[in-house]
Amino acid sequence: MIRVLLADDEAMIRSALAALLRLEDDIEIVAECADGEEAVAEAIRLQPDVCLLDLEMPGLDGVEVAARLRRALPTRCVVVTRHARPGVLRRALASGVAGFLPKSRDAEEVAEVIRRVAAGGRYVDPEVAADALSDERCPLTGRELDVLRAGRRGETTAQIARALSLAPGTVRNHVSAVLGKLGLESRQQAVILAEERGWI
Amino acid sequence: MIRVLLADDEAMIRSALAALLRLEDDIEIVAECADGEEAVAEAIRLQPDVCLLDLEMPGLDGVEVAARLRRALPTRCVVVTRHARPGVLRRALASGVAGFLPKSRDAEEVAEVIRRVAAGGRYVDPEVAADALSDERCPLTGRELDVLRAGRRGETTAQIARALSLAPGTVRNHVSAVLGKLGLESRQQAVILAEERGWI
DNA sequence: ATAGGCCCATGACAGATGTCACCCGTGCGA
DNA sequence: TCGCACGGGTGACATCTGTCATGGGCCTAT
Repeated sequence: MIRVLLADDEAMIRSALAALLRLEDDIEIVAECADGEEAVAEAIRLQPDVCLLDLEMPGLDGVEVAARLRRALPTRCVVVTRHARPGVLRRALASGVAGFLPKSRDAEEVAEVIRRVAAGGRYVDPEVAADALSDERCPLTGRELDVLRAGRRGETTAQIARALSLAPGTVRNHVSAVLGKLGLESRQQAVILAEERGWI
Repeated sequence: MIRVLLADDEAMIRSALAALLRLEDDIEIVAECADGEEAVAEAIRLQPDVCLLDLEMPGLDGVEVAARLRRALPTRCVVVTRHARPGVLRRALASGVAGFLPKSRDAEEVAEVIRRVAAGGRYVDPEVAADALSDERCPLTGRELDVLRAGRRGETTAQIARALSLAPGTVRNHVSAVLGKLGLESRQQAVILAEERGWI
């Protein structure tokens, strides 16, 4: 029996997946969690064989949960995501995730991936993997990414500067570098692009 | 037997819901569609009793599909959405949608809502309905919303002005009015808020 | 009719944003 | 050791963005 923990902030997909997986003879759902913190706590308490984690969750996201669990448990993690970008996959693999599956795949495949991962294997969606190989690495530096992250919600440069303890001019300079590298015209466009590519 | 058409661009949730609904004795899934255009075409061809439509789909969204079907068929529509904002509910009800359910509800409730709607009833998620009653209408004018829509992806004011055939100054003026009404500091913040509230 | 209320449009002004040239410290190869 | 490429930081400058005062068109109530 493979003991599985399920975490997704959207109740509809969480409960639907749970119901489907319960139909499988060799899989047992031991917990259903609505956010990352809960998933970490329950995983430590219940020691499941596999954790199926949504990437987009409030607070701790799926990759962060996997990173924390790796340091504490032998549990193997599968991350499921709506936007399967190469950058996200890289981040996931670096955090020790054993399986990576976009939500554009059928629910039927989930059970199969869980079995493979429980058996010690790895599974990465072939389509995403191909993308990740063809597309090059993020061209932005750490500080540049910090600036974009701090400006995610349309914050003003002054607010970003305060948040990072920088002079406003420095923030503007980083932004300028980003726009030059990406060929864009405004900080907001850069934020949107970076989010789409999974860089932030 | 209730004949149901299912439309959601995310294969995982679409197939999971389909599998769950197939377990119900009185429900038959007659079509699974991945976008709005396909949903309209299949609904006209198959004449299902109920259409279960995701709101967020590329091309035609769930409410637009419902609006088109209302003019062509006696089918009753249920709209399911990730972000259940009062503005969206209003838009949905105005388009003749018979059921409205956020994805934060359990998948088990979907079958129940389908039955109720097929029987001629209406169903609106109580929590969203309460929000819609308590919260006031969008304070922005049509042109102001146009400007926000045209600036959704971080476009520059010059680009927005060209897109709407306006002088740049006019665009800035609309933006200024929006920021005043909403108490914000940048156009991008306004775009984010308007998206969250379902105004655009 | 007309006065008042809107939504929309516009241009002049001030402040925020992005560009540029420059400096500092670090790590790497010649 | 030196040169130098690179990430990071900074302030002056030009451009873009948001503010404000203003005017026109269209409704509605008086």
